[in-house]
Amino acid sequence: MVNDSEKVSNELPQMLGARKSELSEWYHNILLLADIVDIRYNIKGMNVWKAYGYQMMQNLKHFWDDMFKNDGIQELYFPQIIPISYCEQNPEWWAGFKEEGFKVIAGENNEIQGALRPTGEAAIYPMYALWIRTYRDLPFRAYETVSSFRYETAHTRPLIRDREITVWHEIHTVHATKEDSLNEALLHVEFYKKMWNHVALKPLIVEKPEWEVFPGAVGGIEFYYISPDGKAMENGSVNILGQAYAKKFNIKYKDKNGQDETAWQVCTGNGARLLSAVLIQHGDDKGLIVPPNIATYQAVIIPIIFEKEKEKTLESALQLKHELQKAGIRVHLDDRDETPGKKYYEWELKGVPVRIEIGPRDITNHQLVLVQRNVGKKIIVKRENIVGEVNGMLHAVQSELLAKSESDVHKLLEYADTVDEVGRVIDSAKTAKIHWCRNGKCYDTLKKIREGAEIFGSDYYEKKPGKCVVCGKDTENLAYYAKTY
RNA sequence: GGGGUUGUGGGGUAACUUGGUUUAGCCUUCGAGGUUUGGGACCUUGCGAUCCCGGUUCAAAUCCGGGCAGCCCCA
Repeated sequence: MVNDSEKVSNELPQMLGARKSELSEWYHNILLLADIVDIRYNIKGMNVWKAYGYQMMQNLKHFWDDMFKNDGIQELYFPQIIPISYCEQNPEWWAGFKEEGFKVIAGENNEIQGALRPTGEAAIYPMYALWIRTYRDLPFRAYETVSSFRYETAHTRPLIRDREITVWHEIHTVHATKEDSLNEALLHVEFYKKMWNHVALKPLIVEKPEWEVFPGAVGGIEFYYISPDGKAMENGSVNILGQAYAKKFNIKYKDKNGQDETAWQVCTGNGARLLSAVLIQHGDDKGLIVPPNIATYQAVIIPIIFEKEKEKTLESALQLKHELQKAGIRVHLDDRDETPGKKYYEWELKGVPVRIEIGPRDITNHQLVLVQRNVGKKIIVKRENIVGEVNGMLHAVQSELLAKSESDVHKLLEYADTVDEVGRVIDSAKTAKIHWCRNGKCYDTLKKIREGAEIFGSDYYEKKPGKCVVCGKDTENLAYYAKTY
C-alpha cells in the first residue's frame, strides 16, 4: 500500500465560498450546494428537502425506527391538526401557543377549524385517555415521526430553528408507577446515546434547571451539541412528565383492585436538528463529511476515462459498482462526461466518505485507488480485496469522526471558578463548566455576565465537590454556561 | 416583540450616491456542438435577472410608501 497525502489548497474553496471558521456562512452555503435542503422556499422557516439530504435524514430515521420498534415501541400516526375545541377547552395550554400557533382556517365563513400541531400532546393524549383502561394496558409505549409547526418570531435557521420542524420523532409512554416511568426515562437516555454514537457525535448530557421543567413534571434530561463556536444547541430531550399531563388529559387506569389510578408519563423528541449538528460538526473547509452510517452514498466511483479505453473503463467501473452494492455498500458511479478533478471537488463538498478511482492503469495492475475524505489519505489496494478495503475505510471514517467529536467537545469546555473567568471563557468562544449551587439568584447573576449566555443544565453524570462560582456555597453540582442556539 | 440592514439570471456581483447611450455589464453555473479527461480542461455557440403592489416623474434597477423574503443586533 502506498501512502500519499493530498495537498490541501490554501485558496478559499471556490464552490463553497466560505471557510468552516466562518460557520454561519459556511452552513448557509453548504445546505444549498450539497443538496441538503433548498432554503429558497418563500415561507420563513420552511425548507425543501433535496434528495441527497433527505436520504441522509431517512437513513437516520430508519435507525431510530429500528431501535424503537426492536424495543417494542409501536409507531402511530396522529393528524397534524389539533381541534379548535381542544384549544378552547384548554385556554392555559392554548395561551402558550396562541402566538406561536398556526391556525387552520376553512369553510364558508373562514372559521378557525384548529391549529397545526405545535407539539404532540394535544393530539396524542386525548386518544391515550380513550385507549388506556386497565393496568393490563400498561406500559403503553408509542411514537410517531411527523412535522411540528411553530410560528417562530426569533430568526429562523434551516434545520436548527424552523417554523416547520420536519422529520421529528416523539415518543410518548404511559406507566402504572413512578418507578416504571423513571426506568423508562433511563432507557430513552440510552436510546439517544446510541443515536448520537451512530452519527459519530459526542453529546453533553445534562439535567434541566428545575424551573425549566414545567409545573408538575419530575425532571428533564437533555442532550446538547457544542458547536465549534462554543455555542450550545439543545438537541433531543427526555422529559419525565410525572402525572401532570395524565391529570390534565384524564389518563387513568384501573388497578388490580378495580381502583382508578392516574398514570405516569415520559416523552422524548428530536428531529432534523440532529442532522444539522452532524453537518456542522464533521464538515471542513472543503465541505461536508458525512458519517458512513447515514451517508446517502458511502462511496463514489470516479472512472478515469481516456478516449481509447472509454468503454473498457466504464464497464469495469460498472462491475465494481455491482460488486459493492451486492456487499451492501451504498455506492454511486459518477459516469458523467466531466474531468475527474471536477468530480473530486464536488463529491468532497458533498461529503462522501470514500472515493474510488478506477482508470486504465488500475485495470492493468488489478488495483484501485481509494481516498478517505476526512483525512485525504490516498491508498492503492488490490482489486480483489475491494469490499474489505472499502468497509475498512468506512469503519475508519466513522470512528475517526467520533473520536474527533469527543476531543472537540473536550477542547470547547473550560472550567471556570470565578465570575470573571466565566466571562472570559465565553469571550473565547467556549462553553464554561462551573460549580453552581442550583439557586435561581446565582443563575440570574450569571445570565447578566454575557448577553445571550445562560446555564443550560447540570452534568447528568459528573459530580465533584466545589464552591458555587457566584455565591461560594459548597456544591457538587457541575453546570454548563454558554451562548445557546 | 424592538431596532438596523439588504433584495439585480440557478449562484456570486456591477450599475443605485447624482433617475436618462445600458441593448442592465462581469464571473460562475446551465444547454448544444467539437476536442478532451490520473485534482476544478479548452474552443465555438446559446438560454437566463432588476422581489411584489402602489406612488413621484416626460423617464425608475436607481427616489418614496406598503407588503413579502433574507441577514445582523437586542429582548
